Amino acid sequence: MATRTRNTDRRDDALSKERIVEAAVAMLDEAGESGLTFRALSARLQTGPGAIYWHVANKDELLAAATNAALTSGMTAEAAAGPPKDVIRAIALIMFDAIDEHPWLGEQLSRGPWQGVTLQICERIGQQIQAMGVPAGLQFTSASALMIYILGAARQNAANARMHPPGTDRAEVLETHAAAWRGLDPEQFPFLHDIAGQLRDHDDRAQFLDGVNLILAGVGDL
Amino acid sequence: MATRTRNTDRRDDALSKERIVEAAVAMLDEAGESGLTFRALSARLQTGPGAIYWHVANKDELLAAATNAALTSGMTAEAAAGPPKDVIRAIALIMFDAIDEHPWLGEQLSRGPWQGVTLQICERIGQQIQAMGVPAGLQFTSASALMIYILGAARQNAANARMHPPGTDRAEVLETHAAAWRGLDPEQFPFLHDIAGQLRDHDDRAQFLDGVNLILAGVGDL
DNA sequence: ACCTGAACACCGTTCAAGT
DNA sequence: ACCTGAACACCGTTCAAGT
Repeated sequence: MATRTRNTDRRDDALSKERIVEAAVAMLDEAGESGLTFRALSARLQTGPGAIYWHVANKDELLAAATNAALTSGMTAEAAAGPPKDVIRAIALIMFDAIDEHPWLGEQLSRGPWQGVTLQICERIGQQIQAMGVPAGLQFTSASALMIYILGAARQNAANARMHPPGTDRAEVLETHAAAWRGLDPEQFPFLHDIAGQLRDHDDRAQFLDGVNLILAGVGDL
Repeated sequence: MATRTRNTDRRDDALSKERIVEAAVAMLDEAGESGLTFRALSARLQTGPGAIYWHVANKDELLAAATNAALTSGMTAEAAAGPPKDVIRAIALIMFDAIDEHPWLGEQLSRGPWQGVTLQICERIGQQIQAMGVPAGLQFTSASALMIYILGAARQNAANARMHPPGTDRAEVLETHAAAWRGLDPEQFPFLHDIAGQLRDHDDRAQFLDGVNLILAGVGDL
């Protein structure tokens, strides 16, 4: 119970960019991207929509701030130590889990250029690529391939999750999916028809990691 | 100059899903995703907004139809013959070029599950994966890793392109970008600071292909 | 400096009414 | 069967006016 001595203390109901972003993240988590509205947000903060514009330029800035806030909280936790490939796998999983927890992050992270946290992650991956001894001319290609895969896969996973209500039975969803692929014309879709059976015991997170390892194997060849 | 004999002939100004989708693609190309509006579209087709809803359920269906139309026109052109890896590279480049030409495709393709043309592409890539002799248990991982990378990279490229007006000098953009990275604190961003120099002679399409080859190398190891 | 909330210029979508 | 266009329920954003 700290006594309120510093003059930086604020009344609990005072508006600030921090509080706005915090509320925005909560609303995005609860109601998805379409649930975040300046009207709904200002109602939650008990003000008018115009008040928010004093602290935030527009919705794009708000979404960018929410993205950075949601990702940063997960990123700082992990200390980046160990063999380069292990560190990359760890970073990848942190991002996968963050996007799994905040599905709206998927859309946001793969929009526009890398900056803020995304740039930091790119940097971290790049450092590991260098530590792996990849030739200078191929470092950027390797790092950006990993980056693109990680963001793309996590985003894909979030999109899939959004298709089904949170409580849906996992096995049932997979079975439905498998049945759809098995039902495809074997003449026209031999591949998808074939591998439909593999979907039964399918772990999204494990397959995500398999993909990362696949790229890491390719990077190791360089 | 075919004579109008068949009763399937329509007056040129008759509305149809085909004409609507065609106009939608044109508007997306000209004005981007925010340029496609039911009001603007109906004005272009010289009707009211309600007329469109007779042929199309909603905007999502319209965007999906536009996506399929824009991608299909490019896909059918190429005959898929040759060594598996070559075919995969060819498919990848077709998609890259299609998204480069229709930047709005990037957003659309990585939204929701694979279906329509996207499913066909997945099938085609999967067939080549099988032809490469990849073990059954790793075929899906390989195909989806390629798929995710191709979609993600092309999307990233489209996002970058959208940042700059079409006429902008390429070298100038790269130089600005390189300067930004070079300006990063070397203590905090050693990797990005280091590779800034490589950006000067940077070819997005070539690097995209490098990434595909990287994954193909990893798949070859399996 | 910071907040209020009505108002503006839009959206997607619906639906009675027409042909 | 197909089209019309006004109307509904929203958006993001602005801005005069308040404290």
